[in-house]
Amino acid sequence: MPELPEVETTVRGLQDLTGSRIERVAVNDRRLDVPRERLVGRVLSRIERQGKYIVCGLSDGSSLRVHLRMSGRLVRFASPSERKYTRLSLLLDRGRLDFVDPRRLGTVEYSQDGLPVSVGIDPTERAFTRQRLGAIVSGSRAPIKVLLMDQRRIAGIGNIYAAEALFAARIDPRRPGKSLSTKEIAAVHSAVRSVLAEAIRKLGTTLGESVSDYRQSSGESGGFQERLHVYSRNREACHRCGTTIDRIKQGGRSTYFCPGCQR
DNA sequence: CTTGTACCCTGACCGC
DNA sequence: TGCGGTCAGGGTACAA
Repeated sequence: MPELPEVETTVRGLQDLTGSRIERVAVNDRRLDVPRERLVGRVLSRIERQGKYIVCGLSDGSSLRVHLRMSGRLVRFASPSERKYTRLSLLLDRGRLDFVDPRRLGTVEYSQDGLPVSVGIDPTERAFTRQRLGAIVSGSRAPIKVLLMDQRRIAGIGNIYAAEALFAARIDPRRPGKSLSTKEIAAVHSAVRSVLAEAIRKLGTTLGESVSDYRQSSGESGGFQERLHVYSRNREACHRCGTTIDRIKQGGRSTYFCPGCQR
C-alpha cells in the first residue's frame, strides 16, 4: 500500500509527537517483537522516513523502525473500525500512536544502535541526479520497472509510482535498463521526481474505502488517485492516446502501461 | 551475480 | 448465502 509519498505524508503528520514520552506499550500481535521495557520512559526524539521505513529515534540513541508493507498505517488514535486491527499502541504523555495493520504483513523492529536502515538512494534527494540513475539503469539488463522498484538501489518507489513515472516518461516498463539512451534516462529521472513530488503534494494515493487502504495519520484520504494514468486502469483508454491500457506481470507484480505511447 | 517463484496474511470482490 | 478463485500500495527466502 504505502510508497514513498504515503510514508512521507504519514511522517509529516506525526511530527508534533516528537518530544513525547512513552508511558506504556501495548503489543497485540505475536509476530511483532517489541521490547516494551526498553521503550517505556524513552522520549521520541525524532520521527523520520528512510525509504519506505518510518523511523522513530528514541532519547537513548536507539530507534523503532516501522515498515507498513501492504496494509499498515500509523494513526493518532485508532477509530472503532480500526480497533480490531491495531497491532501495537504507544501510549504517550501527550497523545498516542496506533499501528493498524489488517493483513499483518507490517514489521516493527527495535534497533539498539539506532543506525540508519540499509536502503538505496532516496529519489527525492539532491544526490539523486540523472547521472546517478544512469549508473543504476545502465548496469543491468533487468526491466526498467523492476530496477525502479529495487529498494537496495532506489528507496521508496513502489508499484503505483513506478508505473506512473514510466507512463510520464513514455518508456515501456519491459525495456532492459541497459537499453535506455541518455535522453530516455533523463526523461525517467525527471518523471520520477515530478510524479513523487506531485503525489506528496496530493498527500498520497487512496485507492479504496476498505480498512486496508491507505489514509493519512489523521484518517483523511490522499488525493493522487485522481491523477493516475495507468495504475489500476486495466482495459481503460489511455488519457494521452486512447489506446487500451494493458496489464502484465513483472517480478510477480502487476504492471500497468499504455502499449500505444510507452516505447 | 541474475531471474523467477512461493510465501507471509487478511479482506474484498467476482462468477457460479 | 456459500464456495472457490483472483487480486492487493511489500519484501524475503529460496531455487535455478
